[in-house]
Amino acid sequence: MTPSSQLQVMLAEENGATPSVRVVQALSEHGALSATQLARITGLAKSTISTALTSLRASAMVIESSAAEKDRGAGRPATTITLNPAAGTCVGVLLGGEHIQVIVADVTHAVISDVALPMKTDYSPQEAVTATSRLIGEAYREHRLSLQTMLGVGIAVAGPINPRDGRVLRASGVPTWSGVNIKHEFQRVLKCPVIAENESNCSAIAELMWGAAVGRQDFIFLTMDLAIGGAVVANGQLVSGNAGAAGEFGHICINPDGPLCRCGNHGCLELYAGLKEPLGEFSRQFGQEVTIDEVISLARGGNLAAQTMIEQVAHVAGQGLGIIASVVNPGLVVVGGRLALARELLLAPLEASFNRHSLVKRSELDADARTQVLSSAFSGRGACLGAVGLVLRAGGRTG
Amino acid sequence: MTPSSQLQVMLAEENGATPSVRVVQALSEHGALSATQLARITGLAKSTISTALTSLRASAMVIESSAAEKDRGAGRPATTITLNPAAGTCVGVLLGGEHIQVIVADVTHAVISDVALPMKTDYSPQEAVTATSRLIGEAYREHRLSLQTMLGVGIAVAGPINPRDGRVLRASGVPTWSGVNIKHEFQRVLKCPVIAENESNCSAIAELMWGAAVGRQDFIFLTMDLAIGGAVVANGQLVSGNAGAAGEFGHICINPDGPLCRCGNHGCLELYAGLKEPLGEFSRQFGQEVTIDEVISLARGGNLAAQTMIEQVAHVAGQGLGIIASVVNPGLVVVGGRLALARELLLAPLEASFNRHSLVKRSELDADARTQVLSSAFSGRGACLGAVGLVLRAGGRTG
DNA sequence: CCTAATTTGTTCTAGGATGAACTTATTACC
DNA sequence: GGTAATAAGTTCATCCTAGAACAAATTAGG
Repeated sequence: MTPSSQLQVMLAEENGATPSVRVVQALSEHGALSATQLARITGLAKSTISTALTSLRASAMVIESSAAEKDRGAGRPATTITLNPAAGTCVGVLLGGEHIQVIVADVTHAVISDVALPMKTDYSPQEAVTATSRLIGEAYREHRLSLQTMLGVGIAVAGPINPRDGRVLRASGVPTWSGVNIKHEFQRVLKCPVIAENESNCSAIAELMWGAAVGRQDFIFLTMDLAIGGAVVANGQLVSGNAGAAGEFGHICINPDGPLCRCGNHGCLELYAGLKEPLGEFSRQFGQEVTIDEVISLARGGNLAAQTMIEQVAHVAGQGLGIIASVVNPGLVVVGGRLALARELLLAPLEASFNRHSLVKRSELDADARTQVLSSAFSGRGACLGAVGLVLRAGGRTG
Repeated sequence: MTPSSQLQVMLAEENGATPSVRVVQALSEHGALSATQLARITGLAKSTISTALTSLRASAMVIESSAAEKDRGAGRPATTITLNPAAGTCVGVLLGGEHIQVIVADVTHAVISDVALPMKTDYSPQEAVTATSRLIGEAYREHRLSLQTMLGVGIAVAGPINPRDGRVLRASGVPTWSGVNIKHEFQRVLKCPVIAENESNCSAIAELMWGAAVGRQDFIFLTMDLAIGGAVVANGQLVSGNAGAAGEFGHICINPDGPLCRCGNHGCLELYAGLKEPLGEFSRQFGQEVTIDEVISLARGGNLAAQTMIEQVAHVAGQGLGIIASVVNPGLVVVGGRLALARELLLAPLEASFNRHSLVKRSELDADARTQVLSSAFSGRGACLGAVGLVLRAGGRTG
């Protein structure tokens, strides 16, 4: 059996919890591991790992890594195993508001190609399928890869997806997309396994697999950008909610008498913690259009107005985190979105405000019961990498 | 093997997912079932159920029920199986603010004894152990039960419990309890398996096993009483959070400039949706101390002030639900606490307000994507019944 | 009244996972 | 340098579960 066909079989399986799949997942998440480490991580018996590895070795899915580690301590040295980069390629697609991004990666999630195509606003699902298909074809041709190696395509979608039927929520922002089953639409043209998931959930998966949340069971992802969004992971699983609308942190109401939000309610968190308004205001005062990255640079350079702007959104976001923590009490908050690139400039005031608005104060908690706040490990392409992760994790919700 | 020893073995097992345990759980949750129904519910194969049942029958854990059902349709009639009420007894304990409640039930969760003992406020853990031990002893003696049949004791605790070490959160209301490991303290004296869990989580477990949330994977429990609390169930599992402080809905901040709450923050939901303040105010105007039950009766009888009071807390609680739904988007909200006894008087305005404060409006959703709101199925003793449920579910977090 | 259809429940076998025992490879120490 | 200690990885008997075939008990219909 060829490596790619083996993973394709694994992807196709209903029950994604076979030892081989779990070994592949663990390797994908941790890079290089020994058989013993694999046993500890997956919770399977050494013997089970052993048999799984012989089969995976036989089909060239994994290889023995040459990484000779520093062996401190006695005992037989471990042979490290890694995924075989030649085992196949995964595609991650981000259907953004005004562009489509396509990442091609090998099974070790090393990025082979990362391209983006600007789209006109409110592009239709049909246009998205065509554009994506073209981008994927071009990427494979440019890097002389065979489409035969493509194991699957993960798609990150801006709006909520109903976890039961896989369709975009009727009430999601863009009417042309409402009710569309992304998986079906893309699968028809791409002719390979497709997994669609909410954009923020993809970001969370990227953090969970390779980022700031590796090994964590309970954390939230918070997007801070022009808009505010997020995702919730509890007990090691994504919380999608009943209609796929969990993690919509931007639309937490923090002021019932506040201004009207695009969602139809009043005083949503996004209106105060999203950068759309403040950035517009800043641009007007500055005399020219300013991007988020530029604001961060200005703040770093000592510009008081820029610093104040970041501090203000951090303050409100911290209030939001306090509210979220009262509901799910996460052990970790990973902050993503373009504003996360401000690092400490954002995190310091954010954490301070979060602590002020927390039910249980940091000082009253044991170290391991405190909620950590970290920046995303990825700069801007977390969601699309997460879409790649969907393929590797596969067997999640494939409805 | 005697039935009780068998369940005790099952309780002691690390992995609580053996077919026998799952059959017992399913029977506990559904009452009487046929082997085929058990296979469907547990997801196990018919053959597995068959072998599990022969073993459970041999040890008298289950019996064949005489309930001859209406057989519509062809085919061999099913023999219904139920748990054997003589298989053992379970104890549920509620450590309340001013009383301790003890329920003794058989494995079918039929209540044999339900007693309560008033305690002075701020009673110590030691006093609690002594009182509980006495109450249990008395209950067993009174009903001529042998303590040998006692399979385990579940304990519902008012404050958050750290899921990692099982200790009461340092920052929980009462200082005498902070840091205490309830499981250990009680186990030392009671000499049988003890499982401790947060009170609201117990209520949620009761709803999940036998109440309004049977078969649900994603729901929240909302306590409406003098105080506001709750619990979160996502992907079929309780969400305890990092420090056990998930589901603290009462301390969601809905007004940063609001009055000081006992938790140290400002403008918590509890200050507006809890009945403590409004009830005191009502009592003053009414000229005498009024209980929650009396307010409900008055409202039913047409008393406008009582009705207004319920509508007002319902309005704010609906706002809180909107916030919670933005975070976890539950498929169901079960409302408990003494105010839940007002049923439609509370639910109608609560649902209306919830819908008004929801990101996604009911009308925009397919029927199955809407969030239902229901009253608790238990009148006031849900938490203590849930503690009984802890014993039956056992194998959850026994840390 | 007999046969086909239907559904329940049991038996048997094959495939997987586990834990114990064993082999292999290295360090530590006398 | 040799032996003990330590840790990694493999092999094998055992146990568990799923799926298929089979046996059992009932209804529908000619």
